[in-house]
Amino acid sequence: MTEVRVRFAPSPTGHLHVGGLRTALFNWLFARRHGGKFILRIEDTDRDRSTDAAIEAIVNGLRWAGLDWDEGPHRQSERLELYREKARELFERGRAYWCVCTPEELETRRKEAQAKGESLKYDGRCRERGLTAPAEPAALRFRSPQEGQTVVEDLIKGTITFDNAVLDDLIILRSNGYPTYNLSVVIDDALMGITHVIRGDDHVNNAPRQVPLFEALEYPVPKFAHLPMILGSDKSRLSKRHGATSVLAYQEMGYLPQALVNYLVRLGWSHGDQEIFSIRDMIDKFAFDHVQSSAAVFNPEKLQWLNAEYIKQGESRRIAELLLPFLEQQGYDRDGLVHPRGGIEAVVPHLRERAKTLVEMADWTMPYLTEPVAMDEAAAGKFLTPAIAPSLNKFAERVKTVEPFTKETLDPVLQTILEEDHLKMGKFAQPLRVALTGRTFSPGIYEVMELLGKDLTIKRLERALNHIGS
RNA sequence: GUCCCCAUCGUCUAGCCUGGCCUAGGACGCCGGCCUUUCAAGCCGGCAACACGGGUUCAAAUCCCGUUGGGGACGCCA
Repeated sequence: MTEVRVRFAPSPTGHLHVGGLRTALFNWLFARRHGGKFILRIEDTDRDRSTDAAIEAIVNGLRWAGLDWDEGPHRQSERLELYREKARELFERGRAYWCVCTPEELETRRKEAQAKGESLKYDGRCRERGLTAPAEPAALRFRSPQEGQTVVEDLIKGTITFDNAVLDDLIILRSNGYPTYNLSVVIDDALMGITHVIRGDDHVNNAPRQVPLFEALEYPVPKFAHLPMILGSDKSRLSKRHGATSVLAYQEMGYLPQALVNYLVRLGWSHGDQEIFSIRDMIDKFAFDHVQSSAAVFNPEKLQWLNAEYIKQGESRRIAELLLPFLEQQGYDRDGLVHPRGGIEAVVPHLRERAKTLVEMADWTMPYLTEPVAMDEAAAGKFLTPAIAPSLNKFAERVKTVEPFTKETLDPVLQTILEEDHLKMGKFAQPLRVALTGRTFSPGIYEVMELLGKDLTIKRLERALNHIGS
């Protein structure tokens, strides 16, 4: 059996979006599953729209997601001579012809056809003109077969049959000398030894156009697998108006790469009822027979749930590392003012159960890492009242002698105050919480105090008392 | 308009190929309860789907045909 070779071939015209990442992921999984090669190829034959920044964004996005490639990135713009040579070959063999219709003329004719409700395909008026060396700007068109059928055996959708009569004579070389997608993709897939073309559903109609090109060039035809589209909530193609579509945006919103990857792999693929997959799991279990053939709606809530799961399950140390940039973004200074007992890592276990994203988690972590802490005035108004001040004050005083400063030693002190002042835990814990963290929600109150340590606990209690007094 | 693809809870899906085990399972979300020092988490429970119509068959979510609906493509973009 020959080695599996697949590729992800994005055009560098913008950021890497979730649909692209999923295509890359499925290719990568298939390669890893079969011990094959995953190749990254940049399809930048449109020199007007391709940018280096976009290439960098794609590369960074894939790296962030943990997808590594075995070859590339190859850039088609560096292989232009190759495509021109092959195009020339097709012309010499009568499989291609020069077309002098201008883009404007073509556009006009398309509009007319549309208005009349006719087929939009090229009318073939240059097909039999036999132009050999046109003086005016000319594009080279592939002479597509017009009779019979082209059958594509798709690994996901099964047999797809097309009447060749609907095939366009597609342009393979632009009048500026640059190849078009359909030519370069066929040549590269063949020369790079691609065995399986795994790409989005939006390419199914390209398959019957490319198959004859493979054949005309005397290349073996690869196998095809067309992945279902990812749709927005209104079932139209996923776009910006449905919310974030770029991988970078999810990174910035505090999603773990593993969570996004896990979400994406389940969008169109399943393995029984399993929802959570380690990378190892995905590689071991991935197969096309359980790839869905219908489109899927992107569901941000489920992604968020998965993200929370990964935050909960992740190693504290790793979560702390991932969290750091988000903390810094919120003003935390590494050499900062407060050193929590045990560092960020010590705080992580107490917040990981609650956080849905790293952004949220960073925000909740701040009270343990910075001083002074921001006070939520609404919370202060509600809980830091003159009525509770005496109890708070009593607690602040008594806590000064507590040693060591742990739940076990703090609990009796607090319980005694509850008894003396006829308070329920709930009535006292909330004001205490607001005093210590500046907000109404936090980990358990004893955990909060342990995290802060005695000095900071007292300092914040005193500040809260001042706040009430003023 | 033409061509291609698709169709199970709101969403992701299992089941479909190899009809009966399906009074259709799981997950997210939603609703309710429990737990509780807050917010979460967790646990328990609930709502909720085989698009429609014909066939085939003793039997259809599963096979066939049609209808409807949705998506995609129709570029000197990829």
